[in-house]
Amino acid sequence: MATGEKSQHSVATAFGNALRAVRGRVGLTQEALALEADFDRTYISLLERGQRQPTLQTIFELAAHLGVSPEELISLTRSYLPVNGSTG
Amino acid sequence: MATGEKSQHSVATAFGNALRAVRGRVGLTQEALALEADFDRTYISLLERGQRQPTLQTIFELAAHLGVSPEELISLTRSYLPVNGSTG
DNA sequence: TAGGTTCGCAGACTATAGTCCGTAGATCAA
DNA sequence: TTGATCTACGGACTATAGTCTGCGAACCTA
Repeated sequence: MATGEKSQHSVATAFGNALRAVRGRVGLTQEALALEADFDRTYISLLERGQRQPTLQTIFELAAHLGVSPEELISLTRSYLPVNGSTG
Repeated sequence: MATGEKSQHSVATAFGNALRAVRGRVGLTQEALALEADFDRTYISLLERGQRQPTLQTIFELAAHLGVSPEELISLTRSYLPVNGSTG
């Protein structure tokens, strides 16, 4: 997308919150999730802190290994968005 | 994720199908969608042909400008997946 | 103290998302 | 034909997703 548009990365932040919440619920450590879903340990950390934007494939992988549907992950992400229903 | 795991990029392909379907339903050209959602014209083409993997932010942007929820876009994407309910 | 576990974080890297510019094929209307 | 519209597609680029290594803080237990 064009340069300098988004406030920051509120979508990434919201996703991070959602990911952390689900991971906690399931009872996995960042490292355990990373191992299972075949990601780097630090990448899960980056995601949860909203410092990385997952791709579609990544979303599907994470959701699968957390035992939730991608839609659920997205829906939870939206619930964490400052302005609900939009991009943020 | 680790190297050489996924069959190809069936998730991207499925998303491309979903995107094209919704865009057609809404009656937008690739270029019109690109302009509205602030993406490059050719990028929409790449997405629809499954040659690019959208990020979370991109998914939210596209959904918003197509008048559907991100969950709907994901759900439709899953319906296009070869093996439904998994990563593919 | 000491050792295990979980996580934050930084720097440097490779892979890929997303842009920009141009060309060409297909379709439709005049 | 010509011209307009829509899309596929190429190369080359910049921005960022995702990896790897390693250190340190916080917390627990002994």
